[in-house]
Amino acid sequence: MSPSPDSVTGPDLAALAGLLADRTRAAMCLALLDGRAWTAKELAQHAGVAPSTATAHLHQLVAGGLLAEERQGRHRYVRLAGPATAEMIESLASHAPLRSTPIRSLSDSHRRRALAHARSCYDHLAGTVAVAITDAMTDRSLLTWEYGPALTDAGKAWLRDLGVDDHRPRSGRAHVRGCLDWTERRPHLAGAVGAAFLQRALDAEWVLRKGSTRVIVLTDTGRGVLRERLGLADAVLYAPAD
Amino acid sequence: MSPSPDSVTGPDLAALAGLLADRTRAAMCLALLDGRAWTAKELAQHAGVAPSTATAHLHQLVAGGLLAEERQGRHRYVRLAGPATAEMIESLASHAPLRSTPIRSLSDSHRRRALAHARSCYDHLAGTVAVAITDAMTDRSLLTWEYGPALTDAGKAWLRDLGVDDHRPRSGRAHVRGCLDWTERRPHLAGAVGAAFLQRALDAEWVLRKGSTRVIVLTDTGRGVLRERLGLADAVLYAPAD
DNA sequence: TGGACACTTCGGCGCTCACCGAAGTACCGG
DNA sequence: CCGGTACTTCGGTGAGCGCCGAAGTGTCCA
Repeated sequence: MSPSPDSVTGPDLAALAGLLADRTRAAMCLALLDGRAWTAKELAQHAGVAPSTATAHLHQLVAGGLLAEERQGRHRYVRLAGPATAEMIESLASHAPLRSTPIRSLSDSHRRRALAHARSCYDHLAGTVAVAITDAMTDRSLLTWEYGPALTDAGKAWLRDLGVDDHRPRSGRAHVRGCLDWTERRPHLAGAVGAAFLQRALDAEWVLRKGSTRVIVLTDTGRGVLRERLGLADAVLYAPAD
Repeated sequence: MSPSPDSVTGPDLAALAGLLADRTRAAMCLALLDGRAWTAKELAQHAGVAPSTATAHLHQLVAGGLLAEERQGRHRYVRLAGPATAEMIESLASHAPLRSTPIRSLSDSHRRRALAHARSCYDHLAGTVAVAITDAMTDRSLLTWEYGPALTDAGKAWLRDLGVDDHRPRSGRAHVRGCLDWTERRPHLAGAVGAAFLQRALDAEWVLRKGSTRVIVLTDTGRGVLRERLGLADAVLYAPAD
């Protein structure tokens, strides 16, 4: 079993927090929240540090259990260790203050607008669109927040009708979970059900990943589905200034 | 509304994590997880630092929004800023590795056993007893984990019958929430319902706070209630080696 | 087989920050 | 009003750590 309870005094909070307490490592973890695997070089460039510095940081994060690594040839791919890790980082990020930085270019501005509109958040959808979907589901009594977020019977049937398969083996992971969005600051659908929904949306091409970023764009098919099934307005279905 | 989304790049994860990344500050926050207000001197002694050092740390935690302070005469009382803060620290702590330290004395050993058995975790109950209560509620279909933790209709009636009042105004806070216990590493009842349950247990003297610590002891009345209502065995109702 | 590339290791630099003690301020009680 | 106590402010010190560049190892490709 676990080590004798007599020999431990409690969780080593400082050690875990220390891993995320550095600008560079935090930037890496937030980047990895898109759910994909990145190479060390990509993360180094993203964080703006030398490759040797990135190596040291990645070692720490892997040793701390936050990241899993996978080596292919001369590349070292690294990804978040699992959904639990993603949810922890996400939860912490939602409580963190917002950091403002100057906009460097026009494309920078476009990218930020696109991210705020729709993006992947590890394995589910986030952004304005995700919040709108969640609100509409709540309005239509597909989702209830009375005793924590949960699907209603109508909601389960609705998802089944959409072709969303949430029948995963019991993994202790909450099927429905509110995820506080760091742009909207309002909860949206996450957990196993949120992941299944995004998977279905990608499979059916309701949405597409934009290149290798975490930006998600709606297709016309997707807009049709959201308009019909949830009554979403064009104001949220189309990204502003796109 | 919020600042223009164009001017922010994301959450300042490193700043928040940095507050908890120090042994001393982490020890203070974990101590404050008992939900009570502590004076600066108490926290300094608990963490093993000089009063002047504690002052600096508390300033940082208050400035970061994690702690709320309240001044009474020459005392500075400090407490966690709110349930959301407590849940964030708790969630982080449940993912942190366990830190082992040598046992210094016999009373030390007793204290740790008592803590593992039953303790307050901000506003709800934690420890072996809390996990046993949660398991028993699940077995009796008072609580379901199918789509995240939620009370069943039977569970709502059962709580009402016990005199637990969970009718709080909608605060966005999940009424039922799993809280991963750092000794048991298994979820137990938290959230608004968990808080209401502890409150009822204290009011009815099913449990007592042991002095000014976070240790909770069961009374004979409390043992009777848990035996009758949930069928808990004596093995969990009595603290080991007490 | 040689050159380009991804990653790693190592040494050294410099900054940040946790810590303390000493001195100062506010408050309580006799 | 005066001693004791809680807390604060202020230098000074030392350790930890994030950073880089240079040199080294393994892999891919022409």
